[in-house]
Amino acid sequence: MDITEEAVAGTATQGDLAEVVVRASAMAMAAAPSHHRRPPSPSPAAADHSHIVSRAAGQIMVIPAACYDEEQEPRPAAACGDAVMFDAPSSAMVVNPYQLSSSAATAPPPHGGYWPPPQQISQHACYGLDVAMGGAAAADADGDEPMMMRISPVIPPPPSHHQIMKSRKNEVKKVVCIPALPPASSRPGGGEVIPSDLWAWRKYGQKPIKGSPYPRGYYRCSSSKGCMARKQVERSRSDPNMLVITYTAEHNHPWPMQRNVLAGYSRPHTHMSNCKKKNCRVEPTSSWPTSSSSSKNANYSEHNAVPSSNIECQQQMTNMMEDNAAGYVAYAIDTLDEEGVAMHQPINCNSIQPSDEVFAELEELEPSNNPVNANIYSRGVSYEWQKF
DNA sequence: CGCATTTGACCAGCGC
DNA sequence: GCGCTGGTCAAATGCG
Repeated sequence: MDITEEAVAGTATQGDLAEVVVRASAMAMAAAPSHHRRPPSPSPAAADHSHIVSRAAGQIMVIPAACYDEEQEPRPAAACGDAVMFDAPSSAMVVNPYQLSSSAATAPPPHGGYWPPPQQISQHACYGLDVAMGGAAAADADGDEPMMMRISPVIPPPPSHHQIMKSRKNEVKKVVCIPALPPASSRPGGGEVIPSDLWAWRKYGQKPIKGSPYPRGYYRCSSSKGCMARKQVERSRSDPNMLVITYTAEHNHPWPMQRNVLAGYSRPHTHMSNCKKKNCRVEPTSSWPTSSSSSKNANYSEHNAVPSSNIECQQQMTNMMEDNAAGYVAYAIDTLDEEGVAMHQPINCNSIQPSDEVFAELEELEPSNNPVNANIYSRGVSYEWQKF
């Protein structure tokens, strides 16, 4: 049984999603004809990406970015033989009114959700943060509204715990796979380093995942009270070099652009600019399975960076990011159009690059003494967007 | 003191 | 109904 069959036949639980995504991405990349591949470029705009989009309920389709031409003309997914479809455990949909040409592009933020201004959208989107909720709502009951315009349900008032649990099944998720530093076991302290996405995340839990040697960290947005945005961070069980971040729900507040907001959006970041302690970290960390599980020992010092024994791996990671721009974005939706084909066409966020100011902020917050982090935090990561 | 992470407990969904 | 699993809560603890 090859990977495709295995993935399709397997019942993808959420715990499997990470692996499915990684595998799918890898397969799609490998399957892409070489002439479709663009040469590595320091510019995110020229980076190669894989798009993982769903085509049917409960499935994820991986479409190499190469399946789209340079003008980003939508090409029927079926026309691309490189597409690989997998079972998907959850539904996901991404909407960005600012990048839609329809009248809805000027629509107000979805149900109290927040759409940042266009310039922020690029950064916002490229970091993979626009997540709409309500997979069930993703299907227009009347069928007279473009699916890509299905937007999030009301955020406030906060649902009860029961409601949260109940709606979890219908929750729309977005999965982003990014290269990660070597597994914690290879570093002293075992802390995880995940790239910043400029939102403030507070870790509220960590669970070992069945079948995975790596635990899953649970984060919620701490920028604003009542913000339902959450993310889950875990390493791919099959490729520890890949970090799988699953975003759930959406932010209901502006993107924290003010310096004072950024300065306080998480402790590790504040450490970065003035790190004097041995425990300073670059990002909220998780204590992946190591000999120690205490917070004291789980801390990982950015200043220690990666041990010299991992320099090779650093270089590998850097190369990987340069080649792939670290961007694999998975979307899934629950429903199909009339012909049973999910509508999707690419939105190229590369056309709206994050401003230099943003990068300046990032680089100031995330010193580039670590070349890997420098790439992750600033230029190295870019995502193209799928519009359904 | 405020805010962060850690971690065990708890709860709901799901499969058998 | 029971057990497993994933997701969340909240107390304990650490750090600036």
